[in-house]
Amino acid sequence: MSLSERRARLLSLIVSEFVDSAVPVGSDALVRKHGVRLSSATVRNEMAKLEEEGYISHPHTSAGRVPSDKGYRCYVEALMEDRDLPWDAKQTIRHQFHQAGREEDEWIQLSAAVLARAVENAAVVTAPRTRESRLKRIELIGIQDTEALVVIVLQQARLKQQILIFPEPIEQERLTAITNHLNEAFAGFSAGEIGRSQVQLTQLEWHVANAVRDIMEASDRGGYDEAHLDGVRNVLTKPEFASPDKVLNLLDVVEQRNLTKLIPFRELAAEGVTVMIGAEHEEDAMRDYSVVISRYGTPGGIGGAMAVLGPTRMHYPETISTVRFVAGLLSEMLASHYGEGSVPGEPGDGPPADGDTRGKKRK
Amino acid sequence: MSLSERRARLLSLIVSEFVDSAVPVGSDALVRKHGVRLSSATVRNEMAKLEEEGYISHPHTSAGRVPSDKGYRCYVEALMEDRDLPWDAKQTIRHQFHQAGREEDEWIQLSAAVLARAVENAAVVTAPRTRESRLKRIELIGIQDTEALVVIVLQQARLKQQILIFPEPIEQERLTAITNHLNEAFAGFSAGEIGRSQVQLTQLEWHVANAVRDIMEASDRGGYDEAHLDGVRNVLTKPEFASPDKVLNLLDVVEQRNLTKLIPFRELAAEGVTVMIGAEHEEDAMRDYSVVISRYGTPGGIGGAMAVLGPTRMHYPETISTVRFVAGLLSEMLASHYGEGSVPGEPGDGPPADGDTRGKKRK
DNA sequence: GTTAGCACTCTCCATACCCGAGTGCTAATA
DNA sequence: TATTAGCACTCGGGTATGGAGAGTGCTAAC
Repeated sequence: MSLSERRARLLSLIVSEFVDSAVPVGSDALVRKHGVRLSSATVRNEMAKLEEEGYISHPHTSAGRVPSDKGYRCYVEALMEDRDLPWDAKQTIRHQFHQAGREEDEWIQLSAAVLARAVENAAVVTAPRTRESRLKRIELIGIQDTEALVVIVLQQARLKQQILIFPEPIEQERLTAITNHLNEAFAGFSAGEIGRSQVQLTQLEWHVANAVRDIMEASDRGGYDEAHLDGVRNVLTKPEFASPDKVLNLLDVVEQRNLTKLIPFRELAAEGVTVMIGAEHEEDAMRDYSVVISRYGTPGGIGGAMAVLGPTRMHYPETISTVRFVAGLLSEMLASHYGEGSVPGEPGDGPPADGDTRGKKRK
Repeated sequence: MSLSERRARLLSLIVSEFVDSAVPVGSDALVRKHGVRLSSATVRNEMAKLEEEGYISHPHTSAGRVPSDKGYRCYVEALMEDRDLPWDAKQTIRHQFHQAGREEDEWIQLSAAVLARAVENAAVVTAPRTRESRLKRIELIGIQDTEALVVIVLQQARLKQQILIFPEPIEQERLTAITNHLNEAFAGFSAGEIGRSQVQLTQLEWHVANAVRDIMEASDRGGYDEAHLDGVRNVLTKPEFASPDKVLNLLDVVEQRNLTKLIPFRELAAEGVTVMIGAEHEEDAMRDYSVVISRYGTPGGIGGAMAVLGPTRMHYPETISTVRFVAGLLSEMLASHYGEGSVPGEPGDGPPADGDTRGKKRK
């Protein structure tokens, strides 16, 4: 990153002007609108250099300059000032969160909605999960002769269900007996511990225990599948989506199936906000989009991911602060609800617990 | 409906030609492409009459004719031949259904996907529900001092959960006691019956019972909220969506929140397929769309709704047959799974149980 | 190193234009 | 009376044309 002071300042101006106006920015738009104390000719020279180095590009001769992915990256990394969200913006968000009910699923949905509205882009929030789920309780409810519904309560009040088929007819009393025995034997266990356990069990009990273990393992492995999406409309109304084929492209990205694949939820830093810009994504389909993503949740415990999706032409500073803030809020809500993270103060009243993650960005 | 034989035939041709080509159809396109044994001049005269009566309309002078909502309605009601789906189409659909697992939710999702693909439009399938849910079992699982997760199992293996707050700290043993008592008192009850019940209960037990009743009532009232949507892409690629504002309109319609409001799931006939065309919808937003909708499920018992959403220019006969067929398949799967409807034969192997609903359409 | 000046390039927009499809009318025909 | 041939008319869509404007790159002067 060998940018002279002046060139850096120009790049910064180009980015913020282009983000605001969505129009390629020309040399004397810069000197006029922003107080650049240089002539347009000088600016042009500098722009030519910036283009040579790959920070900006030309849609065609005689159009202004547009930041390239590299330009945005440099801006995010070094140029922009990573200031905190203004108080009233925070207040607005907090206010919206006060409508939250007690259902965890509702929180996720609400977070996505609030985030999408605040940054005027699309937002995705995955359901929270623990790194390794632990069994709290099993229930078996008979449905038919040879079928029962097994309900698994995991720690943190997560619920799983599946229908189980038995090789022989079985009545509710026996189901209850099995349940009691298994609850006694496995309470607090993880999937692995159930598998390794040496407890004496009948064949039927093993049948159930194996199913439980499978379900818990699946829950540990997957987890990012459930995700709430909001604000696609925001993205579609942006000027870059004037042509219908772009719209189709976005829709493919957004289609539930792909979403969790395209957004790199997995390779997500333990804390801090990560930004991925345009072609930095592995997927071709994401070439025109940027993603601002953060983990939320209690440290090392239950948590999920939260992301903003929009065109590369995005208000990065505001978006990053907003994601950080909303992730902080949701984390506090989770922590105070599950009562394990021991976050001081009331949720949403103090500053979010993000002071230390400030400015951590990826790549 | 005072249409001469000939005029009806012409209208029918106009509709099917326009549905295929998406281009306004002119008088001699009809005589040339379809074996109309009349001169284009005569056809023009007839068209003028049809237009007077409101069955077709003119985008502008010197364009061909386009069916109006009334024209489509007449076509659906009287003109089209409501033939059954060809064997191989059925076979393709059955084949896709064989991938279905045991999860009810999966079925819904799969149905939407299969339906959307088959009719090349968007499809919505709501989760099934019973008319009046009945309690099968309650479980209480302590989470914190004063909080517990109440898990309610309803008949047909439907699960509801909510976090419940108690006015005082309470341990698992007391929770279990409450559970046992309530299960004994209320097993098999509907929400109303719980409310009217005269059983002697402690204050805490009432606390729980009320919560359970509320949840069950909410489940009975709502129910169509959960819906799977698939195939929006199909709709967007249709030529009527060339302009971006149309796309936005569709997206608003499709946004999860609105969907269940805009599609008249509630006023749905007990059986048979219902068609709503364009401005027949109450909502303005739906003015350009048609919906082909059907109930599925066991007669009078558990069931949901299944709908196809597309532009008014839609292949009505095929869509109607397909909806009917897929609804029939899903109904069979539900019936054989819950074993109450006693449908003979294996699911998907016999003809679907739709012979009697043929041709029932609305308005 | 910076700046003024200028020719050049390219997009965007409006105008004009024609072509063809399709209509509606009238008069001739069976 | 119903049908048809003929014809003038209308309108949308595609294609050339021609600035206007914005912005560049280069050169020469400061």
